[in-house]
Amino acid sequence: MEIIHTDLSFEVYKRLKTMILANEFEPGEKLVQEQIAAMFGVSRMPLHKAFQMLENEMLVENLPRRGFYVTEIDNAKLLDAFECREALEGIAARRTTQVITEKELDDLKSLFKPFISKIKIDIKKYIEADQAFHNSILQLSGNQILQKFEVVKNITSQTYRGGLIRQPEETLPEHLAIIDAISKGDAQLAEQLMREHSVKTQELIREQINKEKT
Amino acid sequence: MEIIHTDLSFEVYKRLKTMILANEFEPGEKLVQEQIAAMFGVSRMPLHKAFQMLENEMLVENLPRRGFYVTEIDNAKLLDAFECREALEGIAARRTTQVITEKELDDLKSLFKPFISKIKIDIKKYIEADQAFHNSILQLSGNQILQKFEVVKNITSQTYRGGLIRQPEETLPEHLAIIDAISKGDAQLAEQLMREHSVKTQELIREQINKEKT
DNA sequence: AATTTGTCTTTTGTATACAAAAAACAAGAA
DNA sequence: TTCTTGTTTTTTGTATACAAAAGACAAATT
Repeated sequence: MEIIHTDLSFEVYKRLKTMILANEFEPGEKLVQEQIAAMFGVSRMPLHKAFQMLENEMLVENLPRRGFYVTEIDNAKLLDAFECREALEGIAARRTTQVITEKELDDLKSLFKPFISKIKIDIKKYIEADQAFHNSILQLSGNQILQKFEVVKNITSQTYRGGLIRQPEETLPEHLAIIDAISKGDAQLAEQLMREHSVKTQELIREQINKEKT
Repeated sequence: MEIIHTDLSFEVYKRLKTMILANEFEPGEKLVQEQIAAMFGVSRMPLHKAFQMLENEMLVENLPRRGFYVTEIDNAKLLDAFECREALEGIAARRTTQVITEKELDDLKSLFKPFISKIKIDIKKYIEADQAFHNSILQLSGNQILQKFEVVKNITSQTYRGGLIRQPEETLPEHLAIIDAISKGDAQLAEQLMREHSVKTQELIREQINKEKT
């Protein structure tokens, strides 16, 4: 019965991360250390540590001697992150195919079961399943270094704010096809399908960006 | 004429990184904050910040309340890093092909010019060119997020310690083929060749690992 | 001799203080 | 009115102090 105790700095990090991802700060907003520290009732040391963790995840940026700012995500950075995600999720799918257990495969399959053959899909729940699916692939791959790329997830998750970029009618079959390739043990196909899945999202984002420009 | 001034913590980070990459600490060695701080004549705050930067790059690990340790890189982690590198350098090569200028292309080509048609290649210089090539592709791609993945470089560079895994006679033609694909503007081919280049290295590392096991 | 408990020392996490740099504001000059 | 200079205030970077936790060592128990 182990007692779990975390550092104060980690608690601060989690709180700030939640607030940032919930848009409680404006993009580009300056996070004044003294103010945030006073707000949380802590000294600047654990806060500074938390800021560094968030900086590592690209949720904040540090300008030396000028402070920390909430990261502004422009379209270029968003596309960069999706491009990286395409590559990394591709190899994650490939590796997962090679190492997955029966149990893990069943869990993966169950993620989208509630949505199959449904006339109307609950978008909120589908988003959860979508995220759980992508997170699972990364975890199941067992690649230790991949776990470092929280930054890619942070940036690409910004796109959920406006709801889904592509509708479940479009992405669900793709998810299922990826799972099918994994089920068949076809690592190359799993990688290819996972990447195509990401490429289509990128293309749609690019279209939306071009539309906003005109 | 801008005056460049960096924080003390950044200087500490650079020094420690150099020392770690030069093997001045043992893998798994504990880096006692009070001792290192005294050694550098600084207080623990900038040192702690430097440690966090190094932790982000996976050069050190932090066990909460127990201190920082030099990262031990086992074979699994090494292969994980190469796998990620394969994916990321693949898309970097693809993007670079799409955005590279004539000037940049010439610079890239000049990297390996000193080694073409040479009977005997200076290994030390070839390693430098090899590293410069891979770094250039990442930089030239312009992908902002890719610049965050110093961690992959840190871990895979460990393999240079025993000299080159694969000899120039083998890798030079591969490098040149990648540059040729970039020159021709064939992004898909550039990505494919770059990935195959990495896959071959991974396979050789796996063989060496299996040999050590017997 | 091996294990457990208690005590002391060292290290880490956090708070506070101080110095340096940046930002904001006011006053003076053009 | 705008720009420049000087002063004050605020913020950030770093050093120091203190508390909590971990590690090392010694003594007691089995």
